[in-house]
Amino acid sequence: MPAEAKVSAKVNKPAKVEARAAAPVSPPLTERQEARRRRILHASAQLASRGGFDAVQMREVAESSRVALGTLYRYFPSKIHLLVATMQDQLEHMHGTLRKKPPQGETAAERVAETLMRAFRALQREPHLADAMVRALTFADRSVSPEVDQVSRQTTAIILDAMGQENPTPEQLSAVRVIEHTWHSALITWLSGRASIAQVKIDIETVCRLIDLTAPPAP
Amino acid sequence: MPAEAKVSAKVNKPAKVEARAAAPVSPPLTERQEARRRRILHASAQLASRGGFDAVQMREVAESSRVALGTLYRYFPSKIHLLVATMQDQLEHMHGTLRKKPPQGETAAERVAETLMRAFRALQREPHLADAMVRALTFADRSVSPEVDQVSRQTTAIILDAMGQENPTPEQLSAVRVIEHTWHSALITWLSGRASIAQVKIDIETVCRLIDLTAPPAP
DNA sequence: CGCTAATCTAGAACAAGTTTCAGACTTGAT
DNA sequence: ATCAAGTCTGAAACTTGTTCTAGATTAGCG
Repeated sequence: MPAEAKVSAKVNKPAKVEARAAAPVSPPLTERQEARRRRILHASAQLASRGGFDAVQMREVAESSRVALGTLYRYFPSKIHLLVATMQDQLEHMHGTLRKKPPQGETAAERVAETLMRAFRALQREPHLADAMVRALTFADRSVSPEVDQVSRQTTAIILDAMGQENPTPEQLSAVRVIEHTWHSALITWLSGRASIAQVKIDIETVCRLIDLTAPPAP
Repeated sequence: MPAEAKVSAKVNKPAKVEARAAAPVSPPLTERQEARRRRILHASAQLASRGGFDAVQMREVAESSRVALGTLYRYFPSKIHLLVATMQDQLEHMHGTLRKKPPQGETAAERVAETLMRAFRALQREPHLADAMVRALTFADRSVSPEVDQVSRQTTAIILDAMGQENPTPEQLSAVRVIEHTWHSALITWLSGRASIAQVKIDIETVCRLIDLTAPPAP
């Protein structure tokens, strides 16, 4: 029968490729495959931390992670897939870190803003990495939808955590969506040098008001 | 002396190139140059209307607009510059069109939402073109900042128009910024098939509430 | 007109993402 | 232990954005 479990399937007609994503089960990976996957993600993050999006060159990632180019493409069917997966990976870390010290704010809006600013400060420490991940995320086309969705869910979870809201109302979920939109877009304007850190802060605080606007349901 | 006026200057050390933008004066173009520029933008929009971002191939744009590849790059120093310029062009049309029939809503929030939904419907008619323009816009790096900023200003103008607000307060300007963020990001999620049209509508309406939240200054 | 600097053209060349292929290697089942 | 199916490797090829070059053209000035 098969050897190492199938990692992904490729389509051959259109232009792009279908993908298989991150940790979420699907085809269980062998130990060596898991190790390869880790090496690749590590190399990706490392290269990104230097020169950002452009510095993540597939040939270099392959070399750094001691894997053939073809193998790299079997694990991640495009550079965008790779960087989005890298982002998933980093987001998990981040969520874990954020969980440890919950925000102090009085209102939900304050807590969410505080959490996002904390995340933002983390990104500031690795601006090139942030650049690579965010650019990939917004440049992703339909073929990467599942992975991008996963990132979105993770982000939503972080925000809901900060709200401390067990059963958010539909209205609140809308507010959270808008907050995510603002978060991504504000990051982009910052990364491309069109907005200052202070401006990002203001934008985040502004949008977070929407949370208080959508009154919490009486407990 | 010079022949046709200089179109743009290039830097040669770093990676990217410096750009010169759209209509805004700077180096006055001769008639033939203006014609070339128009042909290029037209070809760009036409190719984009077919297959979106990927279909805008520089060689094809050059051929379609009957201009040498080198000349194309003299006018638009990168594919991103070209598509952002295309967006500026389309936005001007759009603003003109929108101006003609001002929105009917009672509140400023309603009018802004109505205007954005009208713009959104226009984009739906050319989803591929929208894809190319929006992807370029969010993928643009620092070298395109001036052009992207110009697009942003144009968008802001459209929103302020819809608000019918002569002297917006700083708070309202913040709200407008957040609305723009949401607008861009919502467009992206729609274009990449991760959100429905209905969802975009909800997001826009949700964020527009921020306008009413930031009370207008007593006249 | 004739000059000169700048622009335009055609085409080759280069860079990085992606695909392809033949052969060596692993894996799990028999 | 053997084998069939699936993986990995190394290298070449292909695609498309970008750069470079040599020569033909054009614009404005004296």
